[in-house]
Amino acid sequence: MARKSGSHAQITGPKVLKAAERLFARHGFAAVTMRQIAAEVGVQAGALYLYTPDKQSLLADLMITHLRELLAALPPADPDPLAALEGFVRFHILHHLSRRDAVFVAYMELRSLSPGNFAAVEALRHAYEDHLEAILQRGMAAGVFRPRDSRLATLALIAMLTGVTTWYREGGRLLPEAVAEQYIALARDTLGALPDRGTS
Amino acid sequence: MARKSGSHAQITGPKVLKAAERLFARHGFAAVTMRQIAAEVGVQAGALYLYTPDKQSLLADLMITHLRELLAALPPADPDPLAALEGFVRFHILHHLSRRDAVFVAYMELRSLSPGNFAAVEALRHAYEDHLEAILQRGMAAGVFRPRDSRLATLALIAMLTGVTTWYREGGRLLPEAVAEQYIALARDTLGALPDRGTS
DNA sequence: GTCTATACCTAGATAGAC
DNA sequence: GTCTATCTAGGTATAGAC
Repeated sequence: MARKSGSHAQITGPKVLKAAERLFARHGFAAVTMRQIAAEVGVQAGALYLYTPDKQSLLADLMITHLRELLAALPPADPDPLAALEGFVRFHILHHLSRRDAVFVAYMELRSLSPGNFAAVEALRHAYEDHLEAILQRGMAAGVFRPRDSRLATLALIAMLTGVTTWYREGGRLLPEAVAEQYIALARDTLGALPDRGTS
Repeated sequence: MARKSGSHAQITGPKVLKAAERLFARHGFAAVTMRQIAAEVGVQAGALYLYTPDKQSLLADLMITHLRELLAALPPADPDPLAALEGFVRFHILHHLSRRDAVFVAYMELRSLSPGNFAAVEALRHAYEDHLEAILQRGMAAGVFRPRDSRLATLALIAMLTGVTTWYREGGRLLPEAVAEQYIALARDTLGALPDRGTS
């Protein structure tokens, strides 16, 4: 049989990435085959190689693109540490709930990256963590947050927030914005934020 | 050539599980081959099937055994909510630092489980979460912890604590017991624990 | 109890027709 | 740009010698 229809380069390329993201998130990079991705896109396996040199590049592209977008979408930190924390937490939660597949892949498939790609991804993750740590350090210096090991607190907070992806289900009892509010209250207390004791 | 030496069933069995745990933690279940496991143990691939019916059972055995041990080792909850929280956090951190490979596999390879094995593992994880949630609920009822959505707070805390596995390196600046103390302080504050404001 | 040998299958990736 | 067909490598799991 000839090809199903004409040329679709402009449309097929993004579809390949989307399909790979979905499948990698659900089954893991190593467990997904190029044929599965192709089936999801609606082409034959060989055709995928028009859009990626190999499977590894597909993964690296997904992760690096996602992390770049994450960094670019990060809201500028408010001068007020409490407001900055709130802005960061809301952003993190809403982003993680709206881009679940990409987030999941970015966290779970670090070990599937080649060394070179791993280094690139780690640098981007590091930049993201540094953004939050700077907020924490300013808050601690200002006496708004309880003095702490800022690195450990940063990593603890990010782990706490990212955990939302493991339990949140669409259509559950909480809307994303409500989830964000809950995590904002938790984060504020975790840092021992000073004003508003008991009102959050 | 004949076999290298005599019979080693008693020793080879555990070695297979240990090797699988190590390799699954480092590379992921799907990425690890039976030949790799066999090489790590020092036997040929075929010999593994004396100790496991298949690769999937190897994974399920590792996860279920680990989670059973985790539950069995859980310290009984102190009647005092703050002491109970402290005991839980210390236990969780020290356990997660001392059994890193098993913990990592248990968290990362849920999606590699067959449906039946997944259900068994989920039940065990659920029991563990329930243990912490009960502590939180008692503390909230007693007015020691700030009123919260106890389920969300439970999952947030566990995510925060479990995150230690992503950054802790042996030989780093903090000993495990010091890490546990830091997380105890964070957990106490996350729950808005009432006494001792400012002294932790 | 472990080995060697191998059956059988599916993987990633490429070549050439259309 | 996509297909079909195919190469080569390596996967899980089994059979039978020792």
